[in-house]
Amino acid sequence: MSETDTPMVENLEHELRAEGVRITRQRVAILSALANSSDHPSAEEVLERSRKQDSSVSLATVYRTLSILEGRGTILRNEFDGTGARFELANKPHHDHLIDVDTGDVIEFTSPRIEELQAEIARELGYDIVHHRLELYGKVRHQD
Amino acid sequence: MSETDTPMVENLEHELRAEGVRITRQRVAILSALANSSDHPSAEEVLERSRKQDSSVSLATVYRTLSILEGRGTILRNEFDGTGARFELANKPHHDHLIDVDTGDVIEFTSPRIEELQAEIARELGYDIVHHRLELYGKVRHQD
DNA sequence: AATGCACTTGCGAATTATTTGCAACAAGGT
DNA sequence: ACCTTGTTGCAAATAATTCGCAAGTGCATT
Repeated sequence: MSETDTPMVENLEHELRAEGVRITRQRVAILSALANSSDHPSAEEVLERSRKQDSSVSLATVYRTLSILEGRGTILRNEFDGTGARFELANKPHHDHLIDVDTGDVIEFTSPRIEELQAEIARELGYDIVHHRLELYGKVRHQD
Repeated sequence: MSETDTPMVENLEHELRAEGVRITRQRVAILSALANSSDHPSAEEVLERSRKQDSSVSLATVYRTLSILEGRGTILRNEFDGTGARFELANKPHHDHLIDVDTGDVIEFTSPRIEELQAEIARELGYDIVHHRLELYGKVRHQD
């Protein structure tokens, strides 16, 4: 637990440690990279950002750590159209994504109404929703 | 144009030919495989099914053909959680998918209400929707 | 029906994204 | 500080898909 950790990173460390996850230098660097990102970085980007804090981090460890974090519900894995998974911390309210197909920009949004309808549909079909993916792919209106 | 083609396959052949797409033995076999499938086969599965009609079809050709068909809007490419793209003909009404996380079964459903809400959300964010992806992952509901 | 050319194909090698085996290393309870 | 067990970096292994190239083939034209 380095004194350079932000409060958010320290919180994550405590939570994980409480669940028996060992806190290593590399994991702290990866958590920091995620905590300091407001976008949706790929594994490769998480690697780059992590290395600014700890240059010893390897891509394999990034993947292994992201996998653990995803399993614990600490982060969310998105697979938008095209290539590669993109990650984000899960410690914010649930939201879905609108992807700008021209720029790749990702906009987060929520729709309680849609969430309700999804649950209703699943119920009618005899299912309970475990999770869902809603992605809108769009272009800026009236422009080119 | 073989006399063993089903009407649906012949239609597809005509449409594609009209757009300048050459109709080869392999492409007919692939179209047939898709036309005879009511599920969502992977590229590998499309290969297997196509080979029943024309054993010379290769995986590379399956991928190349699926890519062309997707570009023409003839088929839809789905990327459900986990691995690999899964395909289906686009000549049926729009629908979304509910995936049974235990069995992998895919159930199709529609919700005009959700579609409206999506368009509305995109509009509020200043976008026009190009396409969207809505997938519900669920488990069969049961009372404990 | 024969011809020609551009498009297509099969094959294997190349890519891309991610995972894994293994020996060295380090976290954290004692 | 010690020890046990989980973790790491590296390189090699996978999995899914794409690509280069020489041989083959649609199909518009004759």
